[in-house]
Amino acid sequence: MAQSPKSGRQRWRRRKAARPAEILDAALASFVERGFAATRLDEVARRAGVTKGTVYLYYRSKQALFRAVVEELVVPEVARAEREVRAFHGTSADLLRKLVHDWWRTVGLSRLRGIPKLMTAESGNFPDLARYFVTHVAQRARRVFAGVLRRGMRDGEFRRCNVEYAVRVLVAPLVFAAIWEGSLAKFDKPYRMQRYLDTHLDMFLNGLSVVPGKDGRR
Amino acid sequence: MAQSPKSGRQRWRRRKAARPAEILDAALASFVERGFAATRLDEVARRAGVTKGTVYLYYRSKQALFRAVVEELVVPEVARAEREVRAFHGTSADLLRKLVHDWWRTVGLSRLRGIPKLMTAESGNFPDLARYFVTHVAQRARRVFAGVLRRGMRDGEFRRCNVEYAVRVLVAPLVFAAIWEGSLAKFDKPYRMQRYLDTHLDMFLNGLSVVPGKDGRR
DNA sequence: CCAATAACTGACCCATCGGTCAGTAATCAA
DNA sequence: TTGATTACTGACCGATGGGTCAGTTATTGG
Repeated sequence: MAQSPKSGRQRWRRRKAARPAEILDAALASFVERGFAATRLDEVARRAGVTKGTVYLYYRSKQALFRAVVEELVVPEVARAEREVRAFHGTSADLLRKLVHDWWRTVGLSRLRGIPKLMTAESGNFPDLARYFVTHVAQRARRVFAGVLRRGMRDGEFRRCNVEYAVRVLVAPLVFAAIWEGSLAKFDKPYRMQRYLDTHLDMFLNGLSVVPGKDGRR
Repeated sequence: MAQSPKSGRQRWRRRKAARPAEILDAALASFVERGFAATRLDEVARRAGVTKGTVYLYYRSKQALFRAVVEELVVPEVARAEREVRAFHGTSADLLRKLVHDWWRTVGLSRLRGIPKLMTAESGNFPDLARYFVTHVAQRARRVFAGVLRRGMRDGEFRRCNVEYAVRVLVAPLVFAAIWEGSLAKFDKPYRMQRYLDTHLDMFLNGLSVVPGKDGRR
């Protein structure tokens, strides 16, 4: 990122190709940490190892930077999840377990953790971006989980229920965990995420199982 | 709130007693809508039917106003929930159902709906207030639900499990629903909250149910 | 080595907004 | 009615930070 201004060394380099990604990373980190309004573009620039002027060479405005973060960093991750599901062979319960844990690994433990918090927090100020996020990320991600639920019902592995609502109940604790971890968790009693996810999966699969008390494995 | 400046009428009234509550209501609405940083004190004042100067007669700073919102409007609601639980007689499952639906009525459908979103969004900028919220609201609210779970286990109504984690899984979809409704829901496919809550309760209580023969802990 | 090019800098502009306070007018006691 | 009190107003200030651009310096092609 930033280069140390050693004596006699050049003060900066031309790195046209690398700048956009570095600026996006810096912006994501700042937005997640402080929120959009409270983020200073000077800070984004500093994090990216450039000055504010350079940020404006690549993005027209602070808002354009926000949109680019979502389009370039978040949407691709959904596409990845869709591919993973298509490639999976096994029971639907196992697929659901894998999906939940993968989700936590690629969202909960990555720089993307703060995205749900950021999007819910700023939805009032940026309705266009919010709408884009709902259709291109939230609904698309729910569809991935819904597909697994339908698969399980078709195979007689899960009992029949309204997928529309079940998927919301399934996803809510995941998204909430991401929001919590990126915000208030540091002031709360620590807890183990794996166990939280397993408890949720346990309850949920139990609730979905054809015979209560038997969730298909174990 | 605001009085229309009809011709010849007086321009404003002295209403010392009513001002603080009206200002708090206005601040809550604005904070929830725009976030703390993006909220203009002129707007809060306008909503409360006063001018900015008056806000500063009752609250020392924007941040003090934020803290007052939490202390005066949110914390009392938790105390109310605690009383309700103590007064209840019936099965633990019924108590849980009542608690969940009551929670939605008094939080999800009220002006307090936006509080979880607000607190998670601003936790990075106001660590002191965040800590206060976690200990005086979040943990205390979880304790209410945890009490019901323990009650059910003691009576043999629920199977034994780790309350610490079960309560988190129980509460997450509720809090998330509040966040979602106050933010991105307006861009999403509409759905019926009652059915969402019932689906969650159904899954959760099913997961907690004592199953003949398979009653053990894990 | 020397232009020519353009990536990058950083000082600057100015609208915005938190916060202040001298003045004004509603209220009340006498 | 009138003077004293004080709740309230609104013009103002200073700091902040998004956005601009003339100038600087790394890079490249000849």
